[in-house]
Amino acid sequence: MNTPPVLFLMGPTASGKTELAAALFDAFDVELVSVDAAQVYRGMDIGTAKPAREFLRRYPHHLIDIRAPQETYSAAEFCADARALISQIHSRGKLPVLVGGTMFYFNALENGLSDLPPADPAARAQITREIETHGLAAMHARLSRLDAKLAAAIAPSDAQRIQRAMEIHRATGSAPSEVMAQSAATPLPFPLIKLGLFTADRRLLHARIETRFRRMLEQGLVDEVKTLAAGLSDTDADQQTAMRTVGYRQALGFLRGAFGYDEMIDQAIAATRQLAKRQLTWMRNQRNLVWIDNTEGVAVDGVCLYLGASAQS
RNA sequence: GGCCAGGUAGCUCAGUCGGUAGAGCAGAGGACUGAAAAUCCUCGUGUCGGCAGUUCGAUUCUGUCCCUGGCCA
Repeated sequence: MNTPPVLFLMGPTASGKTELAAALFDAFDVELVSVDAAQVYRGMDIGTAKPAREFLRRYPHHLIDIRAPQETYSAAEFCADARALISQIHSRGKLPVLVGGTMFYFNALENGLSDLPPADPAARAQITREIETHGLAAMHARLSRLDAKLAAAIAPSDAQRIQRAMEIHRATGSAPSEVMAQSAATPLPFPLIKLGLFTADRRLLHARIETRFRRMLEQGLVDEVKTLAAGLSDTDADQQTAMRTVGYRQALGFLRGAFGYDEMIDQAIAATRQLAKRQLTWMRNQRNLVWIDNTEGVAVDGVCLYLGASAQS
């Protein structure tokens, strides 16, 4: 009669999520599901801080290495995949632990997404061309005429959201906000336990980010990106999502001569800090998030005690 | 040691024909419905190198000292 729970384990990049997930795997009967938009890509290992192969053999994660770098993945695909996995894991009598740092995926999974048309590369290319000829302001003005409500919520400078709104309109023939209103999102029908890793002093996280990026360079990040770029056309590299990833984008810029080595390092570290900040903004908006300070390492015993207690009740 | 160019926000620099100053980057906060490690919004007081002089008033002009870089010895 009790609906089985789902555990969310979230945290900014470099906050120690993987270690805690492993500890939970050892302590409880769980399966791990990665919530990471970058680790879905095969061949993107060093720069995404993907756990090593041996580690993954011992601590298997669903939804890692499920896409080629030329391919796209999306929040909607993640929701479908994750919901299917949660059912399977529950049917095996285990606790699904969703661990990662892609907060938009967590949010989409918890609250659901409206039934909207998927991305359409041809439509996007067409809209991009129209923006290039007529300008972004004109496109935003056009959206205002089609959907005043949505246009008011999108900054006139936000090309990506304007494009998505126009894409929905082209596919449905209706105002996007109407389509959303008519297909209400369905929240995840399980009780959630939400753990959030953080460091009380942000400077510590910044230091960890810098150390980790320099270690990625030692491990051969630039070569990894060189190999990836060799397998992609320039169009792919510029337009597909994989190469927009923090670290990869800067390394690619370095390989193309856009800036020097030291500048790449500074930019990549800064981009990682900015990513962590955005992740923390999402986390502050979470309801019922249990914050776990990882300043001196995670108090794993305490977390297990807490989880044991909440499993009882 | 001499000459030249600099010393202005955490960094790179602009500027003030004398009325105490502003960009980019960094940083902080925020938004977020199929690209989300994406995309976008908001936020700028700092002995204008130190001291002295001129002036109603100096970051700005003058002198001097200190520091940095370059050239010459």
